[in-house]
Amino acid sequence: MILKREFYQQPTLEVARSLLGKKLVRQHDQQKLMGLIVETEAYIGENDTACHASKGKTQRTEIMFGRAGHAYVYFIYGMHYMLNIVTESEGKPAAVLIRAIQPINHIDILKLHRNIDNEKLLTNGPAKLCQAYNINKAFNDWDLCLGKELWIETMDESNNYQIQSSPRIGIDYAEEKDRNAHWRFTLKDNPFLSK
DNA sequence: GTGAGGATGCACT
DNA sequence: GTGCATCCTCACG
Repeated sequence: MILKREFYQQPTLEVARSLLGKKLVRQHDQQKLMGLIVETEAYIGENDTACHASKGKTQRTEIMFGRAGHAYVYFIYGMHYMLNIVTESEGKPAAVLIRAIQPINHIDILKLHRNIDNEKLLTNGPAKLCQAYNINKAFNDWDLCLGKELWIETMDESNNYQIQSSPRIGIDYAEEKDRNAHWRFTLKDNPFLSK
């Protein structure tokens, strides 16, 4: 089942947790590239100094102020894209960063996109999975609720996953309270988590 | 296996 | 001009 708008309108921490074990689907050419979401991070509101929107509404961050269920894709370090999903109500800037995925199918295509052969390293990082699934600036503001090109589904079988939380990665510039918040969520012991 | 450093371009001040 | 929600390579030994 394709996740609907109501799913993304929930509190961001709830969305970040619930996205674990869901399936990211990228319709690419004639193929459906699918991966299990195994790691996420929450970025919540103007008071979260790790959140881009804490600096206010700009051309770049206005997506986060918009409708839940849209993608917020930004370019960083001169070469990398990051995939986020906007959450909560319009006007409240918040999003969930997809940090890692476990490939489900078409490993050969992912390897081509990444130009490496080690399956463990294909999608175990936010920029890596964007490269593997060919997610770029074209998907900024894309509506994931349409079920076209890029969306998220529930898995057919029900699974019991154990979820862990920890501080977010790569936000040394943020205030201590935000650096310490356990807003990173992972599937325990999954081999495809980021470093 | 671990850590340092460079790549690289765009949004923002 | 500054700095970044990262990744890869190359040194170690």
